[in-house]
Amino acid sequence: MTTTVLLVDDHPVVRSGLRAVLDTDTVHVIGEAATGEEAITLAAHLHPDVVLCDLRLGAGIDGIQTTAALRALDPAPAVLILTTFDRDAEILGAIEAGAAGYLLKDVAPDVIVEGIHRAAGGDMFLAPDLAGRVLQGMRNPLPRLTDRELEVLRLMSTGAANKDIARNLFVTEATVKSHIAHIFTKLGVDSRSRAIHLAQETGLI
Amino acid sequence: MTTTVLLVDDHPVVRSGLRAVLDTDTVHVIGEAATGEEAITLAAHLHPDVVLCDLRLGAGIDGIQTTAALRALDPAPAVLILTTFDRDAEILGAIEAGAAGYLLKDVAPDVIVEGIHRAAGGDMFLAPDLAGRVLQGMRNPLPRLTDRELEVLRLMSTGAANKDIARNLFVTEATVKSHIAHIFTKLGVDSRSRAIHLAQETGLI
DNA sequence: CTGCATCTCAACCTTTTGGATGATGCCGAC
DNA sequence: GTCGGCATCATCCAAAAGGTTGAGATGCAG
Repeated sequence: MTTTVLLVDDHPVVRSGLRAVLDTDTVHVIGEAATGEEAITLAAHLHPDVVLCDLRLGAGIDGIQTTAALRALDPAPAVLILTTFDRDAEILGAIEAGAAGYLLKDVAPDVIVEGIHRAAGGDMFLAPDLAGRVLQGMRNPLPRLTDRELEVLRLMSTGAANKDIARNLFVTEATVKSHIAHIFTKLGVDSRSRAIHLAQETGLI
Repeated sequence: MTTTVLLVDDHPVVRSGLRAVLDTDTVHVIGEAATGEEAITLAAHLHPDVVLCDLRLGAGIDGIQTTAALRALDPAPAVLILTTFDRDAEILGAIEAGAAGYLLKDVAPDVIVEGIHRAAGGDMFLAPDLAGRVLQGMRNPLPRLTDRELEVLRLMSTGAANKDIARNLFVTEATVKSHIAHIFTKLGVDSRSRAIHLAQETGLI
């Protein structure tokens, strides 16, 4: 029995590659989308068994939002994330959004095929080298930053000084320092550069 | 007349996609390599007209080093960089290393084909949206950091404090501060976070 | 030989950052 | 209605970072 697949990637070349590699007797590519929005429309019409989705989709909604929207369809396709990046927050985010699996783009084609079948069958499928990291990440979850704190963290990561951040958010420097103190405690660091580094490593920003 | 091409990319899927998209009556893909080392060996034997090369090649040498090595061959193939990233320092670096062009992976397939023919003909070929940036970058060249300064900058960007950097490099904190002061003047910034941000944006690190 | 760049270090001073503690007002959950 | 989380602000203090100046050692290129 063949599994129907919808490809979602903003790079035409990658879509062609996936189509060439996947379209076999057990997998049938029934559509391609370049954006998340397009993917949702197409999935609603084509009812693929599996959607193979990149996380980075250029402009527009990202892969995680796309995943959530796809999973809200009826019938909902299984969503398999295929991406170049392996940042913790994104993997966890994708899984929270209902993804059935997460693969890195440097895997061999047959691993992707296997993942597609597993996902179609209702299984979870994580690239082996990611599985451990994900469990680790679930045991040591990144502390939840509030929206405001994230905003401050993002400004901080552009090199803004407390004064700049304060001006930008229309608050006093004291407030900024208060937010930053909270961020540091939650992240377990004691300097802005470490916070920035950690946030970038884990995909927090 | 058909142009012969060697593909270099660490992702099997992308190689398949490129092959599917490029292999036409005017372009003939005569080989694929997953690493820079492999690319150099293959190019030396196959004598392709053009090498289409990703910048990020996983482990091993990167695209810029590969380009330099390829251009040292006799006969030297034209090297066309095809990558996802558009960081200034890398574009300039690739061109310095002798690349005939620089394309972003999200372009349409026929642009790639056009680029290949132009490169084979000895032309330079830059994605239109990059051309302006490159000229800009040549007019405002990033100041040259010394090796030591780069080393300090890299450590700084991991969140290391001056003390940590000093320990790591076996020098005193005074020396580190001296290097950092130089880095700041050269980059035109006045805080480590701004330096880090700038360095990351321009691909300096 | 003599600049020139680089790396190294030091002392001095100012500004920024970070830590501790606490207060206020708001809102939503129980 | 009260409790807890959040955002706001404040003060005080200590540590880190940044700016300035200068200086010794090295090594290379003209």
